[in-house]
Amino acid sequence: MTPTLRKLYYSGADAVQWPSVMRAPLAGKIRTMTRTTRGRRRDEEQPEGGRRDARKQRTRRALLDAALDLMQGEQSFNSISLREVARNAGVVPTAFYRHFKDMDELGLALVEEALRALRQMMREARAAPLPTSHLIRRSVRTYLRYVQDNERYFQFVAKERFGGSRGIRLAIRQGIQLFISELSTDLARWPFLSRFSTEELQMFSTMIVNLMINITELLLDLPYDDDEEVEALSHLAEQQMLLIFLGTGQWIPKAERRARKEAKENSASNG
Amino acid sequence: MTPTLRKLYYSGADAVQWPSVMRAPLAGKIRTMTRTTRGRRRDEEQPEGGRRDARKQRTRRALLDAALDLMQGEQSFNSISLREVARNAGVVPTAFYRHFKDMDELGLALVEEALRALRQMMREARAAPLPTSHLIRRSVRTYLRYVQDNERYFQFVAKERFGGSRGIRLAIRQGIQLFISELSTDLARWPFLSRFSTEELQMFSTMIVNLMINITELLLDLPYDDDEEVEALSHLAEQQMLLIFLGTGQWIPKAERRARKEAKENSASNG
DNA sequence: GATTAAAGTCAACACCTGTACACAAACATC
DNA sequence: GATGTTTGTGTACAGGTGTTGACTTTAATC
Repeated sequence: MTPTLRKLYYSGADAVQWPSVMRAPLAGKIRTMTRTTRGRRRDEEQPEGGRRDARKQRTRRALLDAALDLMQGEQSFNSISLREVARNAGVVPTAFYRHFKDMDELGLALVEEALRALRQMMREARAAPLPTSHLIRRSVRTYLRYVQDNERYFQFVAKERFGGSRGIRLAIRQGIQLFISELSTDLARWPFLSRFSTEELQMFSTMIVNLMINITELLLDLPYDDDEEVEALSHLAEQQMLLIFLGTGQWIPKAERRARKEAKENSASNG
Repeated sequence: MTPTLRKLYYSGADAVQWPSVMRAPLAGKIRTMTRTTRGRRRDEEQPEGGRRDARKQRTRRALLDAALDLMQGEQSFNSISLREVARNAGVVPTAFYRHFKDMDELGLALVEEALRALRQMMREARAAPLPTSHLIRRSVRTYLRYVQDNERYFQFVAKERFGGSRGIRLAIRQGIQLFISELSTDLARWPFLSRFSTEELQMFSTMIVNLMINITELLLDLPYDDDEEVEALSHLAEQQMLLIFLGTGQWIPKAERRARKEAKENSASNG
């Protein structure tokens, strides 16, 4: 193991900003622009809605929650019915249409919520840089904790990432891609990785994110919150991430590789 | 980069047996024991069925194919109906019950078929060891080719890995686990990796398989078979796999790590 | 060739689905 | 306080769903 990397892992490096990932409650409230039909647009300085809006937001939330709850079991999103959602939200089916024109629209709203939560988590992590010891260990655990706390959303995303409609799949993929990009710019500030091109950093980030996604999905499928199992998963994730960092330590940047090759050819023709 | 690993990647190593993955048509025919009600069990030396069995197998296959076809679009498995499957198979709904008691049973049959195909692929790959040059490159491409050729099955597995019922999910996970184990015993014969414990090898295999699964799922979601895109995906997979191997090159086996630690402590107390 | 079992058809059932429409209540605005 | 809009309710319809039981056809078995 490279000494620098060993130090990084066992004793920490300073001011690294990635996946520290503070615990944060879900964003929750969504501000939906109330469409007033006759251009009588609501004044923007008004502090967001009277009792009517409140009511609307409440049942909108109830619908979203109902959908999430229904997906906790065996069902996938497009196997749950509009009526089921309405019933579970304590509302008559036709009321659904006051909020979403489609089940698909509700699905997209859920994706947006879930991704918004993730992004916020990232942002907070970036704002409050890390205690520097046991960096990977802490990051992984805090993240998994977060997953457990927002299980329903992650469950939804996991199920719909490939099972959902094209629109939903694209939205999720886009969100993940954004996640990767942000991680990649963070990694760029890392001394060990500064020599790599953005392309290469992007690849590293992709691997790390994929790794965490895999772990996340395993976590979600644990029968009950078995602390021992969670511990094992954390450990696995740490190991895998370490392996990737070890790999980057040995990775020769593309530019350098080309340079070496040319040097070799020159020495060959000259010697 | 370790010289040995560079050699491995660019010029190949001999007699390595993993993911060479020959192209093979899907197993297809399934031998379903015909249940004769009155203990009049069919003689086993009879060479597998007369015209009646043939007919039965044909419509059984039609049902399975119908289900696969229906899942090519937006639908997930538990959003397609028994009637839909029957209709698509050119059969009246009640005929379905002559073959499966449930949609769930049909689902499990599909999982089994898909995994059987994968296993066969592995077996063939092991039987005919590889041309040794450009090992990773060839392996990845042959595999992705295979995925494209059996797209429907992979599509199904990808969608149901987390979206499906508990039984289906478990079956898939079990299959993947088996895949990982086999890869891990293959890796053990690899000179560079022989020093690692089975646990560690298992972890490496897990990462490699997960990587390939990720790539597979990306491949399946390409809008049309765009060769350029496929090429890009192949390249990505190769890079990622190389990175992992580079990581293993730097990984210090657990046993050794402990030994070093003790040595250090001894020298500290003695000096 | 008669008998028997299997594979597939047909009609019917009770239920659930998405959506359209007319209506009642709650609230915001003038 | 009258007016108009929004949010939610009730009813209804046409169509899809899983499963039933009694039936025909087909092919194995004696």
